[in-house]
This record gives sequence, C-alpha cells and structure tokens, in this order.
Amino acid sequence: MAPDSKPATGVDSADPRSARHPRRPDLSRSRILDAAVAEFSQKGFAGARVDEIAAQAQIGKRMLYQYFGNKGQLFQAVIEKVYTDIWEAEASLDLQNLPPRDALVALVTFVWRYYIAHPEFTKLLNEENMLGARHFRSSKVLREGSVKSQFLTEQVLARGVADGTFRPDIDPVQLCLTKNAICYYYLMNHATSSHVYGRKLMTREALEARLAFNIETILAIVLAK
Amino acid sequence: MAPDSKPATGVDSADPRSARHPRRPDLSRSRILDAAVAEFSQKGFAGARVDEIAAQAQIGKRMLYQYFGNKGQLFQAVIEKVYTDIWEAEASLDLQNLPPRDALVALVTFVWRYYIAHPEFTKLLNEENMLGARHFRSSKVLREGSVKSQFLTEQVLARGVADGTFRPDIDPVQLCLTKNAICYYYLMNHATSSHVYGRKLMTREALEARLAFNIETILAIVLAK
DNA sequence: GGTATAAGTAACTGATTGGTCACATGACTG
DNA sequence: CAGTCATGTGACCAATCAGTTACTTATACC
Repeated sequence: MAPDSKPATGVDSADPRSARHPRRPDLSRSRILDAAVAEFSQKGFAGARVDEIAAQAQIGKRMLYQYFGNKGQLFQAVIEKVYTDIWEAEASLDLQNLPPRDALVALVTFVWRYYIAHPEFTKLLNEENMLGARHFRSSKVLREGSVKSQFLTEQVLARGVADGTFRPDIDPVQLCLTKNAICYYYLMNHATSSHVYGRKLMTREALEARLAFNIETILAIVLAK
Repeated sequence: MAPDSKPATGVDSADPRSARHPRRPDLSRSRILDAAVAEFSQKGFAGARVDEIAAQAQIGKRMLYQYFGNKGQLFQAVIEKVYTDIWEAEASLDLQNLPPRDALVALVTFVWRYYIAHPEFTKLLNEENMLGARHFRSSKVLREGSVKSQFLTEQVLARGVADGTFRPDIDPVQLCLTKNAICYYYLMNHATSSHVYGRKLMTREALEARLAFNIETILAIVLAK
C-alpha cells in the first residue's frame, strides 16, 4: 500500500515524488484529454480551469501546453474525441441485418442510451454550439467524419421506403434531427423541466418511459398509414 | 450635437460629462437587465463580464451591484425575466376558441416563432440547466409561474381527447417536452448540425420547412388513428 | 433656497487564471 | 557510458475580473 494519500490510479502509477517520472507520453496525453472532457463538459469552455484539468490529470500544466498548445486547441481536441467516439459507437451498430423498423428503433435506442451513458457528449455538443461551432468547422477530422454519420439513417429509411413499411416522403435530415432532439432535450434540460412539470425525470422508470415515448414518436413519423 | 464621440443614444441621454446625471433609477435598472440578458445569453454565465454589461447599459458598475447584489443574483433576475416573458406571451395565445387540433398547431407554431424571435431564451434556458437549475429553484416567481404553464397544453389535449380527435393515452408532459425539444434542438444546435448534415438550416425556407415537419410530428403523435 | 439623500462615477483591490521560464531527470542512441 | 533530447516540475508573470471605496451631483422634501 502507498503510505500517503496517493490513490495509486492506473497500472503502476509510480509516485512522482519518490520513484520519479514514469515517462509515459501518450498515457499522459490521454489522461489530459480525459480530464479536459470532464472539466469542459461540467463547466463549459469559459468556466473550465486549465489548472484544474492539469491537476485532475495528475500532471504539470507545462505538459498540457506542450501537447495541446492552448486552452482553445485543447477544447478542439476534446470535441474531436467525443464526436469520433460517438460516431465509432454508432458505426458498430450493424443495422443492415435488421428489418427497417427494428433498425430505426435500434437507432433511437442507441442515441438515447448513449446520451445517458455519456452526458459529457451532450454538454460539449451544446458548448460547441454556443461557440458557433468554431472548432467543429476548423477540424478536418470532423468535417470528414460527419459525412458518413447521416448515411446510417438514410440507409435505414431508404430500405424501409423500398419495402413499404415507411412513408416515401420523409426527409432523412429532419428525421435525424428530430431523433436527436427528443433524446437530447430531455436529458439536457431535465433540471429546469423537472421543476416546470413538477415531476422527477431522471428515475429509471421515467427514463424508460421516455425512451418508449420517443420510439413511438419516431415510428409515428415514418410509418406508412 | 455632442462635441465628442458620444453617440447620444436614447431619448434625452444627457452627456454624462456636461449636463450630468439624468437620474433615472428604474430606467437604469431595466437597461442593466437588458444588457445582462444579451451578455449572459451570448457568453454564458462564466463567460459573461460584469464590466461589459455595465458598459452596454451605459452605467457604472457601482449601480449594477447596488441594484442586483452580485453576478449570480443578476443572472437570477435575468432568468426570471426571460421565463416570465415567455409565459406571458404564451398565456396571451387564447387557445380556448380554437378547435383542439388547431390549438395544438398554434402552440407548436408559437414555440417555434418565439424561439426564433428570442434566441436569448433558449441560450439562457440552456445555461441555467448547465448550472443545475440553481436559480430556477431558488426563485419564488418561477416556482409559482411554472405551475400554470403546463396547464395550457393539458387543456388542449384534454379537449381533443374529449371530442375524439386525439388519442386518450398521451402523457401531456411527454408531449410538451417533445414539442419544445424539436423546436429547441434545431435552433440551438444549428451550427454543428448544418455541418454534420451539409445543409443550410437557418434560411427562411429551411425554417418554414422545419416548422411544417414539427407540426406533422406533433400531430402524428396525438392524432387518433 | 437649502439640505438630506439617492443616483452616479472613477479609481482601486485582492484573487484568479491563462500562459511561460528556468531548470531537473530519465530513456534512448552511438 | 556519455551526450542529447523528450518528458516533466514548480515558480513566476501579466492580464483579467468580481466586487468595493471614496467621492460627486442631481433630485426631493421642507
């Protein structure tokens, strides 16, 4: 056991004071990034503190600036990470083997559960929009990755139209936006909403009820009469 | 004409240097509040600068603190203002004279147009949620006002159920949340979304198309088969 | 018209914060 | 095994910012 307060995180985590300098550049980099995701998502860009990120990553501020340049570029790296993460998860859904209706339900369910499991994504998406999508725009990775993200919904919708389960006149972009919206808004604004509607919104039952309602909503939109 | 750079804004706007101090307490207060709404909505709570608010209100920082106490209380006043504003506008809709279906369409249309006309509302709602609805909770005005806000949708829904146009099993809270969500998300996150979907989302045509889609969505949810 | 007081200003302060510097150390290379 | 450079540390700096103080001026009241 470590003699003092050091909680011994990670694999070997040599105490930086006694057995100095573990020397793990890429691990340090990813620790900084993880800490930055947490800090930025909790406090927003302006509210986030670089020192706090460095402390959370158990690293000197110096290295943070060495790896990421400045606060803004670090934020950009954070945005890139969370977007590529969700796109990767989305891509591994393997919807082709499901009938269109089930595939669409799976897509809604995925977004819902992902937003719940990764509240930092919605928070950061939100913050990035407050900043006018500045970092999104200037990121090559994101510009390229975004192309194939919408492709998923488009494919499912097209298959459903082809076999007659879905209406032929649905704009996939509108559908996708609505799918994200009904998940995002509920989770993002539950704090005020729970007061406005006088109801607990984040209990397990409430979350399941909302998922069911959202699935119903999406199906109501696309299902042929 | 004023001899120097002072642009002489407002009704009499005596130059503070020569014909000093117009002495308008309540007007000063409302000017501070307006400036605060703009500043907080554009930059968030942490990003907003008290000095900037004071400058924008053309007033010394001193008065700002005299009237509102501190930055946090000023933010609370801002939240109270924008919420009471939207509730007031909503209440003046006079939906009772419309058949349920039209009333619901009017409700969706109202939210859509209000969010477009008052982007500061969505931004501030968002910010308040990032802060855990702290100010909302501690505001008597808001706790009381929120009660009758949901009443509107409930009434319309109940009337529609009574006359058979609407399904009887719709949860008004879920419906209300969805109605707000599909308007809010589109307008709030258009910056990133326009890149993800490679489409202009804020043109006049795009906005009208979205409103039409949103109305369709809400009707698809509630309309009896 | 004179005086008390609210409305207003400008300069200041203590604390915070993004960013940098001088310097230490350990791993890899020849 | 010696030199070198990436990895890392803690102290430091200049700027910013929320909040305050000392002081000035217009209005209201008598």
